[in-house]
Amino acid sequence: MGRRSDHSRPELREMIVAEGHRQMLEVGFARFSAREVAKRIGYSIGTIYNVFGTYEGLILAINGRTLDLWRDYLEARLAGEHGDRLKRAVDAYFEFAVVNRHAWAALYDFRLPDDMEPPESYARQVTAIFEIVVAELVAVLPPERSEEAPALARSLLATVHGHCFFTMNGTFRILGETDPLAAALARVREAVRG
Amino acid sequence: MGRRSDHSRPELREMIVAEGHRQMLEVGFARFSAREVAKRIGYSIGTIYNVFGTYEGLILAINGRTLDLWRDYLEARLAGEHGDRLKRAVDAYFEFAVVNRHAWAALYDFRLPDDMEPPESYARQVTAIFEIVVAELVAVLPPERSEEAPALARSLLATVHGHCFFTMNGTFRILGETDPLAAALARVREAVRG
DNA sequence: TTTAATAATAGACAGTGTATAATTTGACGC
DNA sequence: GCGTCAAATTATACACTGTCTATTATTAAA
Repeated sequence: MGRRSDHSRPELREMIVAEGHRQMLEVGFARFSAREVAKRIGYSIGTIYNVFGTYEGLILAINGRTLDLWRDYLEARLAGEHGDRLKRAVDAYFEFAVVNRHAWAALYDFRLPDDMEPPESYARQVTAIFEIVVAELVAVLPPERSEEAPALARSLLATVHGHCFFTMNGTFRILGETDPLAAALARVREAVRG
Repeated sequence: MGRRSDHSRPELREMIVAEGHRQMLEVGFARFSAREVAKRIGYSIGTIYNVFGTYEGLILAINGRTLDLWRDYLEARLAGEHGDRLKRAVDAYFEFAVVNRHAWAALYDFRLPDDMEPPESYARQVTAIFEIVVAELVAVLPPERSEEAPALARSLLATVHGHCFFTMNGTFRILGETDPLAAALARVREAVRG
């Protein structure tokens, strides 16, 4: 039908990502379908292909949206907390994964082909979450250990992620872990203690 | 063509899992195809469906094979090591993931539908790896902390997994981590120190 | 009003997992 | 050896998928 006057390109892109993210939340990565996204916003599959080029491009955009929401969620949950901010951060990490189960899982279910690397925008979105953790660690570490913060943030993100992942994918249920949040927090505290 | 005299049911199952695992190693979960497995062993797709019931059943069998090989690898790498066995264990965890990149990733790329749970055989295969870690921790913890070993093993498996996962999926490259193995080992040592 | 460029689509292609009906095969009793 | 019966295997159809190209519809510019 050609150009629709009320949908300039950036707005169309936004429509697709919004609907795609909604569908990722509902059905998850394995059952996600670009065609279904197109159908729901009243466009044909070809349009999505025109805008994002490939399936990978679409998924990266949707996962990027999830990362943005995650960062926002972490910031919101930390705002105004003056007590145990590290605990609050770990809690928020888990909470987001639980509430956004499928979209969160899609961040890790999707892997780029071996020869591709993620666009710079995606790297920035990951880094934004990382920076939040760095800031929290700087606030809690003694000044003479400030330069440890970035390396520690990377390691503790991985640590908390591992606990969250095993919670979400059922590994901890198999192994009989009943309080993964406490376990993750214990590892965080040890590392900060040094 | 009917029954083939040289392929009783268990042997056919083994053929399919072996070829499926080979293909998982080569192309990974996203490009894995049950039809291609059937073609390569000279059977039709229907046969695979008859033996495994569903796609999920086939993938679970293949991932179970990967878990068995992982356990064997860990045991082999620990055998005869009388020095720093914890370091050796963490090394072996990473090594297996690197060498069996795609098959290892498939363990986590694949998620059962929300309403299904893994068969007991799969749970046992996961537990077998867990038990290796428990034994190593018991050996290194003071006797009065022995009963901590299972909980600590769960948490440290998650910790090492998180570091390994971020290494394999590119997150650590984005964040500039250059020695994830050392970071993982540092977390392990802190936790053992208590 | 014609022209050029852009936006969007329709349709084809080669795949996929799933499912069922039909066929081939092997083993057993006679 | 022959016919029977059940098990093993396949052929085929279905409704999907992501990808891609040629075509059409629409808008803006000349």
